[in-house]
Amino acid sequence: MNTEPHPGEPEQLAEDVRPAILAIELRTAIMRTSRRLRTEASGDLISPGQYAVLAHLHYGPLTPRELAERERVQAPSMTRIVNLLAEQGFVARSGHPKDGRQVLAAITPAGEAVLDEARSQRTAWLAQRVAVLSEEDRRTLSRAAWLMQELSGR
Amino acid sequence: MNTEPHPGEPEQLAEDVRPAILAIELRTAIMRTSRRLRTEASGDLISPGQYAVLAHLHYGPLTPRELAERERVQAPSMTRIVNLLAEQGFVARSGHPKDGRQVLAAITPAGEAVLDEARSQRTAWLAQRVAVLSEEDRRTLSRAAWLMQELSGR
DNA sequence: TATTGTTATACTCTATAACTATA
DNA sequence: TATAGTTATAGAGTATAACAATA
Repeated sequence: MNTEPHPGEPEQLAEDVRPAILAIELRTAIMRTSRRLRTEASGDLISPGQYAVLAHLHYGPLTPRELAERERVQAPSMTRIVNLLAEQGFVARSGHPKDGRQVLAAITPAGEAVLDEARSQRTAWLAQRVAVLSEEDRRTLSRAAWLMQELSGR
Repeated sequence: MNTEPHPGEPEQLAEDVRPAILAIELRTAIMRTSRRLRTEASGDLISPGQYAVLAHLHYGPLTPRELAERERVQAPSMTRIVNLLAEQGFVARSGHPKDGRQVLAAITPAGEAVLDEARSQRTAWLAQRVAVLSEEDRRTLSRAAWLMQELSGR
């Protein structure tokens, strides 16, 4: 066992950019922040999975398969998410015009409304904390957000 | 519904540091990356929850309550996690010397070993991706990791 | 009485396997 | 046969409520 005491507040050290070290720091920070975002800043309108699907459908109808691929879940999981959204009236299903096997899910006006509201709830917690940072720090986070999108494969 | 097409590859635009916009971008990037880290880079030795507990205990024994607070889960959830770790021989429970109600959980040598191995598994995926970035980008991520730790409240 | 920890139970989310309908 | 979608079922993880032991 380590003899160091439990670490308290993190200190701002000179950045260590060795990939192995950076990966540990970055992974820890991302997992910790994601949990705060999920548990404290998700609102109670719709689940994170439902939110992500509505956010995709905002740009136009998609099939369950396409949604499953974008969200990296299996098809039955997406069926369930779309079912929940359909029961609440936030998406409407329709048959694919060319391929009778396929289904198209589209966001409804009620879905757009709940997406707007959920986005506000989800953003408020983080926006408040980000607002007190310096503009330089905000630029760092903005650039980092882009880098993380790239890292996570797209 | 939006008339824009579904967005494809993200483009590197001038950073928008308005808190509300930055919060949306950052939240999206963090949630997406955290899911990749969880589903593809967690290894199969121990669950994320078990890993986090071992990482805490690396610095010394803690009570279940302290662990629950640090991990922001309820006490019964932590009982379950500690049970799983104890069954595998990765932590050992002992009575608190001063307070008979309390329990102290300590990491075992086997726990240290699995922690090491799990850390390697978890870090490898991210380290590989981070290694191909420029040093400037790695510095950005390092600084961002520190900022995210601060944002997420500690 | 209040606090620590556990047990009992239920809920959410996701997965795999099996099934139906269409291509 | 292969593909899209669904249904059935199971597993992991967490939560609340109730209980036991100690302060």
